[in-house]
Amino acid sequence: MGIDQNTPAALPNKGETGMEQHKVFVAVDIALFTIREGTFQVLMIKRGIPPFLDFWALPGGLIRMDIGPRGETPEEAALRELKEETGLTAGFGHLEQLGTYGDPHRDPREERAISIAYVGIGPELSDPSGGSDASLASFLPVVEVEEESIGQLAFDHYLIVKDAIARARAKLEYTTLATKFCSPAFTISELRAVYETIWGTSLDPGNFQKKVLAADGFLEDTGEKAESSATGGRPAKLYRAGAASSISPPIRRN
Amino acid sequence: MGIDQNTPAALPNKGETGMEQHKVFVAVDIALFTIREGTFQVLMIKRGIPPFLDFWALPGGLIRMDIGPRGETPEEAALRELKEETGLTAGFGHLEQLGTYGDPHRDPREERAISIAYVGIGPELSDPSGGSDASLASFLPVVEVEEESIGQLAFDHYLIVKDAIARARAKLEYTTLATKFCSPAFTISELRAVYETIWGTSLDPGNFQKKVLAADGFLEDTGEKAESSATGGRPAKLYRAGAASSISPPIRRN
DNA sequence: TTTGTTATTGTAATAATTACTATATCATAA
DNA sequence: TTATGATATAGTAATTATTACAATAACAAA
Repeated sequence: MGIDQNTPAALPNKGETGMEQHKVFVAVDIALFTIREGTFQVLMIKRGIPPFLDFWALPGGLIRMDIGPRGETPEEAALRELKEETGLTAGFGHLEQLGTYGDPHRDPREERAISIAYVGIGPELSDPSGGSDASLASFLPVVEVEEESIGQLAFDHYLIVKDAIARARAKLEYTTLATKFCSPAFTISELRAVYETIWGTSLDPGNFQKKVLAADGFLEDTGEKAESSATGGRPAKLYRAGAASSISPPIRRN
Repeated sequence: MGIDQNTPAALPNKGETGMEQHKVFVAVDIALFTIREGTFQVLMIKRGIPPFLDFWALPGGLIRMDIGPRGETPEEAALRELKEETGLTAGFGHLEQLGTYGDPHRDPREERAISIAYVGIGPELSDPSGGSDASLASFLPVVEVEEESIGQLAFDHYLIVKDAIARARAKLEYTTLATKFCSPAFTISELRAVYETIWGTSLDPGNFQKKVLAADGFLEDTGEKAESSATGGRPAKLYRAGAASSISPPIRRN
């Protein structure tokens, strides 16, 4: 909406008073998920500055207004902060807005600050490294983060990361999100492992196979086969993600 | 996110320079849906001030920082602006965040402004009236708004309202949202009419009945019966909304 | 009492899902 | 070369869910 729908007239120029009282800090945060070592993990940093010094937090920071003629987009800010704080860059397949967190007390400092949160998803990613304002960056198992008491995470990041986890789990059912956790070519078993790992359930291999193959646009046959594993067994066909973004009927959680 | 995750140290005090360059205007907008005269409608205002003077827009405005010790929440701002611009207050059953729109060019004025958009839903509401900054407030049929060319709506409100419509349509399937369009006690036919109106489809009455009654927590029998209608027929039982917020299996769109 | 109308229940045909079995295809060990 | 073990993939019968449609219930009004 517009700046002045609740003000008598047009906006005064930048730097003048009056309207400045309406401005707030706008940050972005990103919950980047992947599967590592067979477990569902989320990227977090250990804060190197106050407030919440040494607390775990999601990567993020303020949107910059000095990039481009009118500042950067929130998505650009999320990717920039991710890179600055963890060293991770692109190479992941999905970024979507989760929601905006605007409680007036979410930041203990004097100034009001809201945050636009994002969910990112990628296949096994390179190792993160600490960066600006972060003494450490690391993938943490989601189950451990969920068990944390709320006070162990900076700001309202416990709330954000819980929402992000719920979003990821829910979207597996009715979208092709699971393929974003996989490398460009993957087997149906690998895809099933994504579901099983994130949901914490086990799925019938035969029925799963039929379901995902029946879902139009979910998988595309590459014509290749996976190398046979060390443990033996018939080599699986390799697929790539198809064009569909939603699947019906959904893959259900048993 | 914290204010300073991308800055060297703690935040300077209010009014000092340096950090001010990061602040932006934060607005809220609300797409309030209802069913009137058998059609799916959305509340819009005609702008009484530039920019986009005389364009249709969603009700909304800037978050105020001078309400309460730390300013109002985004939800509070949405309800306040709704009341100021349209006269409508409470009496509607559902408010949820849609998403935040932050394109640097979404507002043509010099200052950067983002908007947190909300979706509201209510049963047939009292008539809106124009208010501050709005020369007119009116419920418009959703099908007409969808047909508008993008340039007929202020700012990026065409984009927002399209997302809001899609959200409402999608959530009918797997949530109990439809009951929010109904008065406190309603018949299954009224509920079915909500689906049919919003989806623009027709549903089998018998099968619909069985589905919604089978969905645990969707409907609660009041023990009452509706008055028999002018057109005759067996009087329907009256239900109220149950405690469930999601339904499975979903109600499908045929 | 009959007719019209809508609500609600019932039912048979069809479709989808599940649990389970069978077969295919590979590596490796006998 | 031939078993054996392992995993992928295909098949199948029982079950369950869904659909299309018919039947009945409950009212108003002619």
